[in-house]
Amino acid sequence: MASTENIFDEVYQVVRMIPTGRVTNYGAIAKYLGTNSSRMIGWAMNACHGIDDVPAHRVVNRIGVLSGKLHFGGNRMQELLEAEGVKVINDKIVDFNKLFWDPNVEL
DNA sequence: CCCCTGACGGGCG
DNA sequence: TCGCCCGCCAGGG
Repeated sequence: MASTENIFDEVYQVVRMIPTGRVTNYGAIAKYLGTNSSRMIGWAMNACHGIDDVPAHRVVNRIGVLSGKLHFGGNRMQELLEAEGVKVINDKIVDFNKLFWDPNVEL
């Protein structure tokens, strides 16, 4: 505890709170956790494989592009988002500014 | 111990 | 608005 694993848990905790059909970016989560390193968020997400409770497909980069879709395998990430009502065109979320969920504001 | 990489973001021209 | 560069934190070679 009180180690890097704490970061993973905090990231997963926030991601789990993302409402269905909503998305957020790495920077918002990083800021919410009190860090300036958005890379660490992506790094933590890389370790979320195997954890079904973490809807990592709802986490994209600042421009709404499914940057982590390659880690899901094929268009798995896009299908998961579309299944929730999120339209994705060319690996990019449509109306990202509207679907954006900021933990610093909503939480 | 040094260098590179990574599911990123923000600032500057 | 687009492109380039730097900063951030940790792990691996």
